[in-house]
Amino acid sequence: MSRRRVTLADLAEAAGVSRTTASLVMTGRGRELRISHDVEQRVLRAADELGYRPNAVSVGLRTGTTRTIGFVSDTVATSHLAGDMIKGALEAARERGVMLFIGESEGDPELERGLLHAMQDRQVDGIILAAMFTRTIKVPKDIGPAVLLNALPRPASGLPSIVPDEIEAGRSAARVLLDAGHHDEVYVIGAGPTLQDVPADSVAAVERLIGIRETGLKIAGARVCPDWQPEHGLAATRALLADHRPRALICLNDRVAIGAYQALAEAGLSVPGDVSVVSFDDHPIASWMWPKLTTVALPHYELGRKAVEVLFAQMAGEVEPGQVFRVPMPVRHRESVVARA
Amino acid sequence: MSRRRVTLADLAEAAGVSRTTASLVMTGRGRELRISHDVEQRVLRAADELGYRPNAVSVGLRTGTTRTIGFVSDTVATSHLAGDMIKGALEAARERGVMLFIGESEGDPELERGLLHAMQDRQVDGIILAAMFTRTIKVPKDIGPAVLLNALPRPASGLPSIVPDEIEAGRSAARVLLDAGHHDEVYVIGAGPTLQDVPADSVAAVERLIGIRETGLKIAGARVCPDWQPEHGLAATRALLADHRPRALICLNDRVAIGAYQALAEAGLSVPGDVSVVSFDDHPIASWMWPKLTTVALPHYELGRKAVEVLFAQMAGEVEPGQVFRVPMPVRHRESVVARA
DNA sequence: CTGTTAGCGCATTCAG
DNA sequence: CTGAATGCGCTAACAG
Repeated sequence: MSRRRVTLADLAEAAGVSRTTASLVMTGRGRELRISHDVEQRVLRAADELGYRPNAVSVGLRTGTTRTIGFVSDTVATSHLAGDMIKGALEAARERGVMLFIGESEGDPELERGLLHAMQDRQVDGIILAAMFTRTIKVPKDIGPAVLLNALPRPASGLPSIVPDEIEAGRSAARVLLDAGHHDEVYVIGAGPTLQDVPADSVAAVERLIGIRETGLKIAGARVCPDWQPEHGLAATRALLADHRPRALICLNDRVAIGAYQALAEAGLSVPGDVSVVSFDDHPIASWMWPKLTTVALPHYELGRKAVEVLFAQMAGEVEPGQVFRVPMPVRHRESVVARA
Repeated sequence: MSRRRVTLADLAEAAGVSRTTASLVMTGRGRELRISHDVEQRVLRAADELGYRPNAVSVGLRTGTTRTIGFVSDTVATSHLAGDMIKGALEAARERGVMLFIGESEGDPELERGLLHAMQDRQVDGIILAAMFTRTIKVPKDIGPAVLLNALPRPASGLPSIVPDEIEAGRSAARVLLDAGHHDEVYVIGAGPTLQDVPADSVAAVERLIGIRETGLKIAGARVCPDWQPEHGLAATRALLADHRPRALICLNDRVAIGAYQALAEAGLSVPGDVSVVSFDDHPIASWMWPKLTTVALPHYELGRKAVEVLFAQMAGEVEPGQVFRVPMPVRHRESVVARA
């Protein structure tokens, strides 16, 4: 018994007014055009009884605006926590009565073009172009209103960017150790000691290192990992332990830290009793490890939120061309760092 | 210099034909209506040069079909791997030239209604109603073409369901142990031994238990967890080890297994040397643990894929009312099970 | 204060 | 084989 959708014409007829009047009332412009209170109530009541809801497709065609935005990312599969970016965007969108199209390009420019087109053809009001790992991207031409999420444009494109504040995160991590009284025998696992010793294309690595070094914390040494995976963290830490005796480790992300924990355990070293560990990302496992890992969180949820906020601000002309927004990375103090006398 | 979108009228003019002709050619119906090859080529060329792409909003209004489907789930935040369901749906949708709206209801029925409306107002062709943990859900009325993903309707609604085959997964887990020669001292962590001893609302728990018991594997004992979190797995396994000496553990999911690993390590027991461990879910961490965890995978990606396949099959009238599709859960053989003499 | 008219971009009868 | 006319559902000038 599912009924045909009720249209504005149905509403108008039921309320005994013209379509224009019905439209005016429904769009809330009845007041200013001084439509009689009486008529207004009649229309509102009829709308309620009939369960009238405007056909958004028609409105979109007519007004050119669809209250819909597109979210296209390269990959979400590898980094499961990145889903929180979508969640943040989703909520911010919902608060504005906007829906989200999502698409994944798998890093394939051809596919990306296709997705962008499919969205533009559906008249999205704007686009969020997201990367799952912070990096630079080439912005497609004619993309229309858009923001870059977790990415910087190269070459410059005038689009605003939202990125985690990795440099400040580096400082935060170092400060956690400094505040705990760690001044010596602090080693970095995952990259360093120079800014050249980093995994390929990792802006996170270089910015985190920069931040760490800015605090003046003395780095006793570092081990690069070709990739930030647990086994590499394990190998790097094992290698380090072969001829050094760290009192603290800064792991460049949580997966590396998993490996470090394992290597430490193998060497009979306890965390944080013998060695304090700080890390980055706040991957869900960070709070599943024993002891729970103190880490500087990637603010995925906030990033996603900010992206839609900036997108709308931009459409309202409130943002500078090329402006970049850095979202703070909060420290999650847990159990892997202990104060040294 | 971003140009106005080129419309069908522009195309027609450029090709020197009527809008009708242009439309016919572009929709591929030129052939059957015997439009001259010459004219056809002219239109096609013009379309290519102008970069003509039909305005999907207009097509949607005109035809009533938008090549868009809605994906609304309760929560994706807690279970990060569930993002793979979206990924599967996304790819299957893309293969069909369909876009996906996504929305999260946070389990709030009011919010869910709102999302559903927002999607229906945008004339989606169908809806995927997803749950992040397999469970039963009440299907909203007037939902239109829809499928249930990772959920069963209660009461019955006639909608098709896609769920993981948890019972067979239970059998698989038990068989892994049986095949490895485990016949005694096998304990279950997370639920059991009866079907009443399960975390609230967990269909996975009861179905996994059913499957395990069907194989005839002798269960020496079991420990329930109020919730499948690492700390509960840890506590349950500690309690078990206080007065039992297991040779194998079936953990009801990977997070529980993390806790079990820890408890085993504390007790000086090695995996798999002293104790074999099988689990469920194939959470990303399963392959980060040492030794790598053998587990029966939740086929999130496949579930998402299947959902859009079934949705389309259903719209084509190819599925029985209320039909339920069980997606196999594959065993990931890794390093936590060893053969017993 | 309200109704008439037009048109967003497209697909589709119906005549030539 | 092709063009003129219609309408999807809605908003917005413009009159009354």
